[in-house]
Amino acid sequence: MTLTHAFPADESALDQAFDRLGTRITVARDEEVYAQDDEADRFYRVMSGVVRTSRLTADGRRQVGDFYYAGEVFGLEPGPDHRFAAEALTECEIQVVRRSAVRAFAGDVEVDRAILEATRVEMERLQEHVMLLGRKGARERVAGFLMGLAQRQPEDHVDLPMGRQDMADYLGLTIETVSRMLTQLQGEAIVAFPSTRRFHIRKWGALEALAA
Amino acid sequence: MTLTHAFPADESALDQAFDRLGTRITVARDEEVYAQDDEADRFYRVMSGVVRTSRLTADGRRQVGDFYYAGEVFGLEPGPDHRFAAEALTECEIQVVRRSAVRAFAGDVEVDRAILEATRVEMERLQEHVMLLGRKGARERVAGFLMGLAQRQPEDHVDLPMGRQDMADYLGLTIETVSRMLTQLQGEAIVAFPSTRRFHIRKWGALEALAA
DNA sequence: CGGTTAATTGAACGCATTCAACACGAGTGG
DNA sequence: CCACTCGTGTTGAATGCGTTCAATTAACCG
Repeated sequence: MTLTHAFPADESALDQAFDRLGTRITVARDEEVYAQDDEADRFYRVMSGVVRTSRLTADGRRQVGDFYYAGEVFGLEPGPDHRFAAEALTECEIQVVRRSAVRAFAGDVEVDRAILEATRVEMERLQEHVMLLGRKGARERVAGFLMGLAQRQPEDHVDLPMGRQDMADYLGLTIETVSRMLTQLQGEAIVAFPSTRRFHIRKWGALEALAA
Repeated sequence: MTLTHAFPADESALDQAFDRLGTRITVARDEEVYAQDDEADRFYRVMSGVVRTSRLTADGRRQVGDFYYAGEVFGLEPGPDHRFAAEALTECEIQVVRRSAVRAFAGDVEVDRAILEATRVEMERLQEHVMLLGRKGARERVAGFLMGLAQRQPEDHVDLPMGRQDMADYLGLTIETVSRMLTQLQGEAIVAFPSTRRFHIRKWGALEALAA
């Protein structure tokens, strides 16, 4: 899996800051990058692997915030501390910079612009997530999820780095329902699963219509 | 209703830009401030009244994004155009500034910071909204909604500027379910509704526990 | 190969929706 | 003042979608 498209040719000030000031860490599968309620004083960029953010409610229910692929920035959060934890879904290489270090670098203007831009990307995802959770049925949620992954990995066969539980917790459903919807979509020949962690879209139109 | 608390003593660069460059408009009840898919080239600040943002899916389902009260900024959206429309819930006075005008004013640094800050506030709301929609039942959603309103209007009696349909579309429920939950909460003496558009919290602890 | 975890499938249940009827409130006109 | 209407909100009964609980199958790894 290459995902070279995730690194745009023109690097933003934030990307440059990562390149120059970032310390590279590797995080093992299922290890935590930062915990819920940790201080949010760093930015992170995925170099390889996939990161998942999630939040646990007091009574143990889990909501996953999003999944971050190579080239994507995470850890941008509104408050002084993280409302969502971040964990490595697969073994990950991650670049980290302290926020204060980023500020000192390259003059504030460009950096602030870049941070704002990254924050906007994050916001767009959140808006999409709200639409998904608010007014869509299980079929549509699952279809939308698969579409989203396929757009990020425009290869013929898309792999699912996350398990069913993670999908379910992202979609606000249960593993059973997710599983049922997947077999249903497969039964209608809209998608095909050669293995549980790998799929292929056979009817883009149909999937798109569902994901709407 | 005063809501003076919504205007902090120390004005941000954005607030100052509004004060100096903003043109004031008044929008009648149910009139549109901007439409879905309009170009997003302005910032807005509510002076009086309440604004609602909402998005319509292709097949007519509606999701309400949020409600904005006096002192709050809206219209900050990630992309070049609005994914959510904005409408006046009540008659509103709104200050408007072009984004380009804001940039030209006061040097980029402070303005960018202020915009970033406002964007973060918006992001926080979106995160909260995702949590609400993803892993909460109808009771909890309604309770959480009432809590949110009560926190913004720390008076004894809180009024609901929006109708049941708006609440439902914000919460991802139907009007009937919202209504049932309200009567249920009232039956348990957690809240009291002297009229349909006005309520009072009788058991903060119980409501808080539900909203968690 | 077992042994273990993850994923699928089945059946019963429950919560929210749907569809329908009724109540309430505000505004209008007799 | 009452009668009438229209919009909005509430309540009831039946349906359905997703969940829950339980059992089976598939994938992974020693």
